[in-house]
Amino acid sequence: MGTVLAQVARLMRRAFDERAREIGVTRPQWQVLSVLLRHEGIKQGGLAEILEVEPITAGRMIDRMQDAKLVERKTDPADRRAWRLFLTPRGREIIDRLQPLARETTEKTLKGISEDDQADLLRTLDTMLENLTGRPASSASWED
Amino acid sequence: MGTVLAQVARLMRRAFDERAREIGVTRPQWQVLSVLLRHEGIKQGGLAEILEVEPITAGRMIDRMQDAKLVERKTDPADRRAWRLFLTPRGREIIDRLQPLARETTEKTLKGISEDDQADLLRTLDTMLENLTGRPASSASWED
DNA sequence: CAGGATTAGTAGGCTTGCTTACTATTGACC
DNA sequence: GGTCAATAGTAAGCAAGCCTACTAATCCTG
Repeated sequence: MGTVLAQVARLMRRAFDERAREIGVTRPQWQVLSVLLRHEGIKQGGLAEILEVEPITAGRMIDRMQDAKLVERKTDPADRRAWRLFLTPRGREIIDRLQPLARETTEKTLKGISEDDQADLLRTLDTMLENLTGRPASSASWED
Repeated sequence: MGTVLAQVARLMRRAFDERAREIGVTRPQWQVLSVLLRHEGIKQGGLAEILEVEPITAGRMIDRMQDAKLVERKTDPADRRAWRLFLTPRGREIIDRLQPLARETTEKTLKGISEDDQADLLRTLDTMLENLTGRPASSASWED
């Protein structure tokens, strides 16, 4: 069971990886761009929290994405320790091109599954989330 | 939707990671040990295929696990290019200690979900697998 | 206001995963 | 039997994730 779930997750990840690579970013970088589209000016810590990775992981990703001119760090006028993150024009252009690919890939994966079954799936997954976190699961989504 | 699924998968992965670390291995190493328990004498390529990783990834993992005295490489008498993989006594002891932790963690995750709902979940995931691979999904599991 | 605890981020070093490029061996076909 | 493609594995180099340990700044509390 855990195996099937992991497998589906891995294959979806791989499908998104392939689409992302067509555009010239990695999937994690894509996720960063998605978060920034909705939360421009966020600090690195906030980004890390949304992505559920460690701050150092987010920081290193931002290093590379800044080199690639996808995002920009600006100093926080209110806190000299912190960085505020912004999309560059290039980053904005790339996220625009990625969005239709996300929709496509999700549709392909869910083809032939009724809306009811999709809702059931989501409900069961939420229960599992609660079991794993010990907290209520919101299903709040920031991606697509 | 993809997000929730990825999140459940990630949290399960993390739960297994934690249990594995108590014992002193990583989760991917645990998976290697599980495969070897059922397929001792397998070649590296076969291991890589079961784990669905690239041969080089499996090879590097075996390097480290051999250093840690968890597995052993023996030459294949019929093919001088290939390695046959075996558990060491230490590897066997560790996989014995891991197995109950796997069962525990799976049970915790599925708590409060009826057998019917679990079956529905599995069926929907299989459909997604077929959509992603273009091939029928077997749900054949080697883990636990 | 001084001092200690908390917070934001980075440094180093590890594992796992990938792609691409390579060596060595095997096997198949003329 | 000789050549050439396929197969088994490794090397180099990158991204992303982690943990532990650190610096610098901020905040809280006396």
